[in-house]
Amino acid sequence: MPTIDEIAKLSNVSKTTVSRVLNDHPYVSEEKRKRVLEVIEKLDYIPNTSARKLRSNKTMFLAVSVPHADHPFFAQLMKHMSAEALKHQYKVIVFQTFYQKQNELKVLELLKRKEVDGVMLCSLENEWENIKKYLKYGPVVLANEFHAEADVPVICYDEFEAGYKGTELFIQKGHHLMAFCCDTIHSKAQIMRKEGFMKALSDAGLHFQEKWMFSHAFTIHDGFRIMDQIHSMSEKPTAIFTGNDQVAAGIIKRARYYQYEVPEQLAVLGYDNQSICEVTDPEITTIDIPVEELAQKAVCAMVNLLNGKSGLQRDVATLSPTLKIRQSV
Amino acid sequence: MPTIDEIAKLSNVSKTTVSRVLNDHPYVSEEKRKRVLEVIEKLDYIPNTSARKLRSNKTMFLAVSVPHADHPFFAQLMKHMSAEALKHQYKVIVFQTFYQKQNELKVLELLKRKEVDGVMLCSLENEWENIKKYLKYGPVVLANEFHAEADVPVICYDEFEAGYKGTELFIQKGHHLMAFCCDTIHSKAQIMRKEGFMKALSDAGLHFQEKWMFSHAFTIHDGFRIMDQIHSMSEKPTAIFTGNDQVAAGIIKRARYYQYEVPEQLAVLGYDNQSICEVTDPEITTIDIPVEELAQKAVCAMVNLLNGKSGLQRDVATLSPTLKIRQSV
DNA sequence: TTGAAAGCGCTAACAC
DNA sequence: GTGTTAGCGCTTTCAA
Repeated sequence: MPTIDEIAKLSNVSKTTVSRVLNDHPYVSEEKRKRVLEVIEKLDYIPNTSARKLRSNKTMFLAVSVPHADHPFFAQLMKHMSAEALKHQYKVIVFQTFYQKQNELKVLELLKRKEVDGVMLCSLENEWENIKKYLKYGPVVLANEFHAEADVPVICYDEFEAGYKGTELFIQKGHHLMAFCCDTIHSKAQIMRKEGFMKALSDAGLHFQEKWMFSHAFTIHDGFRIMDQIHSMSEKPTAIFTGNDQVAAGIIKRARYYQYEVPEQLAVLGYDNQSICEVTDPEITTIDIPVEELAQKAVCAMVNLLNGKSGLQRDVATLSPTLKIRQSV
Repeated sequence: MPTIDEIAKLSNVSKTTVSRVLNDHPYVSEEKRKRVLEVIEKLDYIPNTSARKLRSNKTMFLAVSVPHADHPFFAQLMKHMSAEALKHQYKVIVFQTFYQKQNELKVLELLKRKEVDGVMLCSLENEWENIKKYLKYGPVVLANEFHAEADVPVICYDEFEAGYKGTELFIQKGHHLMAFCCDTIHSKAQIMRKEGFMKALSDAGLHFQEKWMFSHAFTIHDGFRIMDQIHSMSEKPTAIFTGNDQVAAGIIKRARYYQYEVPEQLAVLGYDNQSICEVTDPEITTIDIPVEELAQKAVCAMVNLLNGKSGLQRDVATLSPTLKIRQSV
């Protein structure tokens, strides 16, 4: 591979001049510029990125951490973040936490090592206290997940509203025995969603039974498991807020297997509005959330931080979820 | 951020010694090693990765190109590749082609710029001729996709066998009017799959009708579209090889809507064995492919190439698909 | 408008 | 065992 020195030598100029041409700086005579460009073309020269990075102290890389890259919601988030980042010349590194605290800290280590310019956390495994320590090494943005004290940009959904709206729909349809699923119990986003759920219940004079709280609900198989549990209960809920379309699909499938009428005997509300909602029978009524917008806002917040257009400080952007009515509620 | 110089100064040694400690080289007295480690600990020092990269001419990054990061199959592939790469100290950069030739070339440019050490192509948009030009800049591995002339490691499924086995199953069940879906027509993997399909037909003395060939089949919505087309035909197939579980799910859903009995009037075979197969009604009979094994083999092939344990040459590893019988065939 | 030279932070010959 | 020194390839003062 040719270096800038060779280009300089062959075009009879200094490497400063070559660098100027490369970076579109002014003050290069047309003649030299042309000569340099010709040599570059001829030698098929491309500047070495590692050298540029060392020199500029910028990597143009962003790390994105998600629990699993193949969970439909996170896969979608990755897709849009990666595409948006590229528009701003940033490349995205996937990091999976697999729900392990320690893996999340490894992502943050990348910041310290200057392997990436910023980190976007799409889930949260550690106490904020432990994450905070890394803020001095570079910007962090919270996307999808929420935290009450995080002194960084937070781009999230109005989980309270989602919880409230969904539950309201159940109530409208005459339900008053409601179950609730969450993925990880310590997620602040989940907690707010549950608060919305609880508020809707209490506003309607209903109250919640703790035995109908199901955790670790991520996948279709979790949906199967939860429905098995419900089926074995002596007192059963008639509506379930799943927090995730995969779980909803699993519950519906298994409920039909057990001969439940859905939504009459068991109403099931999804979350995310993934395309799977359209293939189950009945189709899944769900909560549509603006994933693409979330991804774009999060990346833009990060880019602004990196360009010094904004300082690292708390800044919560809340996106609105909307109900998508189909058949399962 | 402290640099190696500061560590050297504060521990009263040369930076060479610090570097030796950092890289676990021998020939450092226990006493100095201890002193250096203490200073490192105290200053919370971490070596700057950009500098190391420039010096070593290695980035420890791998680029993975997929059409879309949120297609379930590719998301799964990403997940496993990323996890496997990490075991070997490599980080993965996601690159989406969105089925554009030019985006695929951008991934290969990364190799030229020394932004990544290797590129793993999981789909193929360009003629091999155009990709070949980049091989001189670094190793390329083909995973999931196949190419007859590619002079690089190719890790793929036996698509011919998958096509043959699936079609054989249809025939066993008494079908002789068969349709076939593919995603992109120019994919060699798809072509081999179709060859297996055709061979099974001809071995049974059947023959294929071109009007039952459907292309651009990726998603649930494509499944809807294809089923609409089938429904509007005067002569209809009784079995369809979809090449993808999402498409199968869409077809089944829409077929039920049109009151077809599945599999009696229309047998539907999926591909990939994703969890969506278990929530449709009927459940999807599909072809199970070893995604995780594919991902691991591909990454290992790449790592061997990078470690000089093997040279860049044609080396085809073919993994076997197996039928997963459920209800839709 | 141009170029010489310094230096980003690190590793590895080489000499002692 | 240890340190001096020369770069890796680039950008950016600074002086001309």
